[in-house]
Amino acid sequence: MQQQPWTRSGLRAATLDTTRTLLVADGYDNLSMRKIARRVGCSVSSIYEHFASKDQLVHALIDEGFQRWYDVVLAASREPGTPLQLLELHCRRYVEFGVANPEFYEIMYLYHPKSLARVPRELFRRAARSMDVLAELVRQSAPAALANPAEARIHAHVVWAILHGVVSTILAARLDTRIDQQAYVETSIHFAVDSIRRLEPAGV
Amino acid sequence: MQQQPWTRSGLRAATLDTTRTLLVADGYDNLSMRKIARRVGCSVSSIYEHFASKDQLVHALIDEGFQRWYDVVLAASREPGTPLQLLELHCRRYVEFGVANPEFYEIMYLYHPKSLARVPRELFRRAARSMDVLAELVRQSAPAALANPAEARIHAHVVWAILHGVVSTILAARLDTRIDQQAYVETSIHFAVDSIRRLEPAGV
Amino acid sequence: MQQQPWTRSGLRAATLDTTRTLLVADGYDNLSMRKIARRVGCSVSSIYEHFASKDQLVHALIDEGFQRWYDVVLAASREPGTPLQLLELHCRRYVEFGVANPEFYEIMYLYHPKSLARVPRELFRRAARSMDVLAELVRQSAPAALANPAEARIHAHVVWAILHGVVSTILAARLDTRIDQQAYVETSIHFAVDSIRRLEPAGV
Amino acid sequence: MQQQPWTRSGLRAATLDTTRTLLVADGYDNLSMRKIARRVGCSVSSIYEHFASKDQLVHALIDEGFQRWYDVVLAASREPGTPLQLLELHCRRYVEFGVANPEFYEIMYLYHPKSLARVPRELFRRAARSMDVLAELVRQSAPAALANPAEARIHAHVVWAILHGVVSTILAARLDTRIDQQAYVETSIHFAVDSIRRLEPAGV
DNA sequence: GATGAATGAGCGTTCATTCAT
DNA sequence: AATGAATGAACGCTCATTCAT
Repeated sequence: MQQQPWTRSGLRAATLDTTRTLLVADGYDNLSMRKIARRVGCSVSSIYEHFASKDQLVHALIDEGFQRWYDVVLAASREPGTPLQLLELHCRRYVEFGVANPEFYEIMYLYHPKSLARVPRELFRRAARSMDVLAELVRQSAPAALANPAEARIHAHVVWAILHGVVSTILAARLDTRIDQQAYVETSIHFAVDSIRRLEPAGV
Repeated sequence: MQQQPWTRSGLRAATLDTTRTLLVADGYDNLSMRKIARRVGCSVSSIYEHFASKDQLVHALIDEGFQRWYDVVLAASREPGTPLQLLELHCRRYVEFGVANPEFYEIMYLYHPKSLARVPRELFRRAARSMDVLAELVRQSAPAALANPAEARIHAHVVWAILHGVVSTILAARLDTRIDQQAYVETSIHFAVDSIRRLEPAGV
Repeated sequence: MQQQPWTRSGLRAATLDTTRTLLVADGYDNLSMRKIARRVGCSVSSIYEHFASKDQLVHALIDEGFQRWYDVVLAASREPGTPLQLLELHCRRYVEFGVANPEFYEIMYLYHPKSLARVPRELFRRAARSMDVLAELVRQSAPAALANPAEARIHAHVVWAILHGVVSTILAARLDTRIDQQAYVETSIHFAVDSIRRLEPAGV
Repeated sequence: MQQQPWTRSGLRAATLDTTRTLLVADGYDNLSMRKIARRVGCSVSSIYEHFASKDQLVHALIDEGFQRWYDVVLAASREPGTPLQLLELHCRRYVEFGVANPEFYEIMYLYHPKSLARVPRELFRRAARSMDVLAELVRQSAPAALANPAEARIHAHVVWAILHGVVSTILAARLDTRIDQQAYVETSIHFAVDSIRRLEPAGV
């Protein structure tokens, strides 16, 4: 059906690529090993050579997603700017990443816990790293107000809730069609950052 | 399996109840007519006596969800208070409703239209009513700043994004365990309401 | 759905009518009690008041078919004309009947014995009556040649084979589209009658 | 149920064989993948390994049937003899084939296109080949009378109607028990051939 | 005479997975 | 490293029929 475009077990990579494509096209529930194999152009069993199960395949994808996101996060955190500016950049990158990688976002953040088999602890640790960066940015943006680490964590999570709400609304195609998506995103980010910024004087 | 706990075709109600339960337990993707029937304690075909298809059964549930939520919305909107106070009440009720009714929330807001079978137009109209109430509350809370209806709509949706982010984070059990859920919810609502409040130049 | 257009259990007749319609529309295999009931506008159980089973319902229809065909046969046999002319008339009426009543023809002559439950002996006796008339016509058309009754029966059956072949080809929509149906029918009938006519001199 | 009598995926062949058997025994309408699998002694899904769907399985059978029949036709057309003798041979072989292969005959000629799933165009082309041979034989048997091709086609189809009527009467077990089947077949063939022979004015 | 509710068997089909080669 | 063949369980759904009312 298809020229095998991989060498030296690039089949593993090809499988991941195809799975990603199918995820965004059909959704997780309609993902099947057969479909993947057909699309990749190999037998189902061949996929099982590289991934012990469908779950493990998806976990590999989730892992890749969190890794990619962490790379974006790190890159953003190294840009020049005040903490508040970096926070804003982080927010913007988050929404961009989610909208640009719906297949990753879906399995990383949107799926029902019961659909995905128990995700290995290790995976979530990698997810937590990115969250820690956000928390640190929030803390730095309003140091006086957020002396209490617990409080800082909460504020970071609220920021994340906004971003997650925005991305998932867009991905689920639930955004009112009369609304301009870009304005919606910008306003949301402004809300988030401004809320943190305004924490400062209150602390004084 | 189970003593038939219904009379006079309370089977319809029993089916809806069981479906709700299974939705929370296993998620929409893992919902099956057979599972429902087994749990209800009747035959599969009996369920088809009351619902023409799995889709129709789920739609009935979605409909009930939006109806219940609209009832809550209406009740809240009739309480005494300034627009800002009502907005805050609305936000609080939203989160409460979502957390208390995960099964409704899941099919109402979490699923991608692709997964759910074509939802009848009428159902979405009912969903839109509740959103309209929120939009109106937002508009009233900052009338000077939100003279432009398009802008008001955006702000309403941003408020909704926050609430949706909060609820879905909680439901997906993705909330950092070190975080106090109640503080998280309160902080989010404060963020949301405060953002609208600060829009009003008159408030300065 | 439908104004009940029957009185005094004209429901029986309505059921038979509807079944006939559905047979021609969807074929025997797609005939279901539910569909019939829905179309008639009554409950499934109501039909079971009048027919003990689906088989019995179909048998009633078969019976009606054979009765109608016998009526046609009798009428034709009373027309004036030579035996050969009457034979030709019989042939023509047969094809007309089959083409005009595909639903009857289908269950009377076309269905696989295993599809229909054991058809009661009595039914077939009625079918045989019509065949007897044809046999008698054949015998009268070539009395000298067909002194042997067994031989006469065979010739009658061959005539019937031609007619049945013609009707079933037409009903199964298997007739080459380039062929004019009327010419096809006329030629066939001519074949059949002529074959019998030519038996005569050979017997001399 | 049964000792697996196949090796190296003779399962495909076994499935086709069993399907043929079941077609004779129960008819097309009562054919089910489950029945086939049970009879073959394998799982249902194993059959789906070899045939993408029930339709495709039946189509494979239809194809085989037309192919076999065409082989018979070709062989017959190469025998020595006058056109009329070849025509008679063709007729005899047709009836023999139909009676000897009821399962093929059923799906090839007895079912209404409505019942059978959309049969691929290619299949029907193969069916047409055999009909063309008959038409040509008819034309050659009475060249003077059948100068007009349209007329020749009609006569060929009438011959076919006779044969089809004979075969389907026998297969449907509708033949009067007092009738000798062989005499019935011979008489029919005589009718058919004689009708064509008599068309030739040169014969007078 | 008529109905609503219920059922068990069956349908075609898809799936993740295993295993011998 | 890769494959073809096989499987059992599950899916959504339809059916003829029964039975209490």
